[in-house]
Amino acid sequence: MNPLLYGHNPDEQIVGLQQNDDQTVRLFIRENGRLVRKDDPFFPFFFLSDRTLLEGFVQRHWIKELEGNGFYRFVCAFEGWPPLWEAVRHLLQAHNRKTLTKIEHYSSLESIRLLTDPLNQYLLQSGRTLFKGMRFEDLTRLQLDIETYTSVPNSFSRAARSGDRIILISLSDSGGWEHLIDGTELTEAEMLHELISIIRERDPDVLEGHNIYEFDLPYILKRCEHHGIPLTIGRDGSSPTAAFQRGRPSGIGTQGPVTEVAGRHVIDTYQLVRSYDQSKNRMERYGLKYAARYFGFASPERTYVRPERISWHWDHDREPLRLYAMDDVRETRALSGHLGGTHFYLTQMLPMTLSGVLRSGSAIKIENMLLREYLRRRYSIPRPSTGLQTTGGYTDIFTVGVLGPVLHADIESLYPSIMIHRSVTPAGDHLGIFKLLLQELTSQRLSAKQEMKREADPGARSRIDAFQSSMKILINSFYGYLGYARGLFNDYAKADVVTTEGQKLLRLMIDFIRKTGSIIIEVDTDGIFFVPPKAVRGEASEEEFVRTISDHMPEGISVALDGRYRTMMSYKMKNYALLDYEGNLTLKGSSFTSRSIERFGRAYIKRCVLALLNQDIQELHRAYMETREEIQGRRMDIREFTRVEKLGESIEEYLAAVDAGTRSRSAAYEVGLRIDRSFRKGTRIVYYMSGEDPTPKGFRHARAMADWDPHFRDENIPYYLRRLDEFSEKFSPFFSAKDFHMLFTPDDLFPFDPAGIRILEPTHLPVEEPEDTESPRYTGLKAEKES
DNA sequence: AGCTGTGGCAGGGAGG
DNA sequence: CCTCCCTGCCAC
Repeated sequence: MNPLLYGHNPDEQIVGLQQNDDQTVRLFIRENGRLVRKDDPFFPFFFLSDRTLLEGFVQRHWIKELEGNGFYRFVCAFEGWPPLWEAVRHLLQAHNRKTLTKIEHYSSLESIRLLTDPLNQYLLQSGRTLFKGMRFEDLTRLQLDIETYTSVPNSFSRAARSGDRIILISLSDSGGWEHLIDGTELTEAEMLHELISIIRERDPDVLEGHNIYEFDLPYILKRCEHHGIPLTIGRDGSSPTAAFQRGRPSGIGTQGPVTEVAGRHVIDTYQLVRSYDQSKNRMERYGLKYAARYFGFASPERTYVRPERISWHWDHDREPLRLYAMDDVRETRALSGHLGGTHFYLTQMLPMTLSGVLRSGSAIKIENMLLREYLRRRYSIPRPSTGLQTTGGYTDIFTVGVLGPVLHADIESLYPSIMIHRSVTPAGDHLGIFKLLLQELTSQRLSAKQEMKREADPGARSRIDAFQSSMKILINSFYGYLGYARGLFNDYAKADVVTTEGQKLLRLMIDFIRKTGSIIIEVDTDGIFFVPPKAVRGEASEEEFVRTISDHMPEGISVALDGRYRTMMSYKMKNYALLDYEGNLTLKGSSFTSRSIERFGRAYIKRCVLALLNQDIQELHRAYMETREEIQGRRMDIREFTRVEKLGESIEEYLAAVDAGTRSRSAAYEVGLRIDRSFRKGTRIVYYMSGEDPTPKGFRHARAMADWDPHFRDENIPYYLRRLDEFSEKFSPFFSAKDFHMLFTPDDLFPFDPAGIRILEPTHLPVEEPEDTESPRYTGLKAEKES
């Protein structure tokens, strides 16, 4: 094991951590199947740029001057958190700041680098990592789900409402054990006591549940409070505590407090699912039932009970409810088993807890690895630089139309390859850790992939796959870290070096492919879609052709065949459709797949694209006519019309921006204001357009889906017909004006006749000469990034 | 307070 | 009508 990744003490299998007090941390270590406890001294610390700032401050603390010439040249260690906060207050005065309202604000002082999460800080300084040498299966994971009863018909159950209570608690664990605590024979207080004793007895390392952060644990906590029962499920017998949720401000994370249980890890599979989908954006919802079906875990015999029917079932027919509750935990177990592996294996090498790994982004992970090594070598660290990144990937489109056969060739691991082969490393990284890490992770990933090829056992294969894909996530984030404004080791100039080198390589590849007589369709960052020359047909020949391309690339850069397609529809940059040889359709780009397109629009576009790729003219017109009639006849479900938008700003920010005139009113926020004036950042708003104006002012005519009344339908038919025409407009580049009009206009006296309607030949767009590369092109005013 | 990057398209509001 | 500006979402 490389200490750079795994820290010291190679044999230690730590499965849990708990902060005892301000000065010690307790470790839970697996030794020959037994759980051993060990207490370790703990010194809270921060980095400081100038030690004179602490002069005159009398408290027992250690200031160590670090080697090197970075900005944070001192590390100050304290006997506990109170003296650390004392020192922070002292520094605050040195900066002439008086307000002490929010301690976290202090981390923004430029002279001090503060890390506020105690357990992660402990891992950073100790060089320890969790779960070392373990397999994901070695953890004991306990799944938990509660069903609750509401005294108010057709409403959600609330823990605080009298009469509402827990009626079932279903439990399972990763070993296959299953159990139901049934409220039929037990009072709620007895149920809670049984839950506590079961958790203590089975002593799981991980507590799992779907939406457990937002619902199950808070609800259980509330009910425990009500009965005066301490929820002593921590490994030290303590109750859960609230920690702060880390997440992106744009709202992938909820902002509420997260529950932490001493010595264990609490994992919300809802978060697992959401973070899985974040890079893919394939899922419609993140609910348990949908996710289970999406991943293929839902058993065909699974019992479904609609949430609003739970209380009815409890009163009249309990057996389905019991089955339903057990199916819930089984699906939760399947989800976490499937998605938890990558995070588990990352935790083995990062100085972070499992929930820390889950909650943080990849830049933080890279920074923590760098920090740990700098701390271990007693070397000072730089401060984030301010500046401007000016370049990104090269994107261009050369051909619009329907054509094939099409190949997609891409440069493998473009940015990591450039960073390794051209030794692009941040200027502040005097010790060269960035490159060492990148190389180590890359070589571990490659050997894992080799091992996977040899492995026959499916269980072992998926384990290795989880391991190598967690490496991939980290490796691909190294480039992003260079341009990360808050990164201690960021370097905008080097980020530009990576992207401009990437652009050069892509142009080199374009030139070569063009010279072979191929038709280049579109390129994006590291890949090219093209029609190969006539002589290249069939998979073997295509593979060979791509090998030739790869051979013509510089040392260390290799090109692979990423996909082969029967037909491609090229529409705009980053917007295209592919039909493979099995008949599978892939739609890419915000013009076709965006969530901001109503569901009926997405279905319509998909149907039309498929018809176009299959050259089915009649079907194109049929799709138009049928959709049109369904809208006009008010036969569509309201969900076909709703738009879901995520609110990126809080209510205060939005209103302030509107007042200041820097942003205009928008439908989603106005609907949000109407239904709930206290919406949080990241809230999803579901709304539709009402009225009869084909061009309504969205912010005035938008209505929340919750206000929809199926008996008095008021969806704006002229507006949605206009939307239909806007979607149809996407197909205009592929037809003559006359043909297009015939296709996407309702039949008049004469029936529609597909004969004579032709898909246009592809259009080859003029190749733009590269502009003067000496002077970088600025596309407007771009603010300098500051930490 | 919490946060990987740039590039491109769509849609809506505001103002000409 | 158009253009400008913005936000949201998507590709990589």
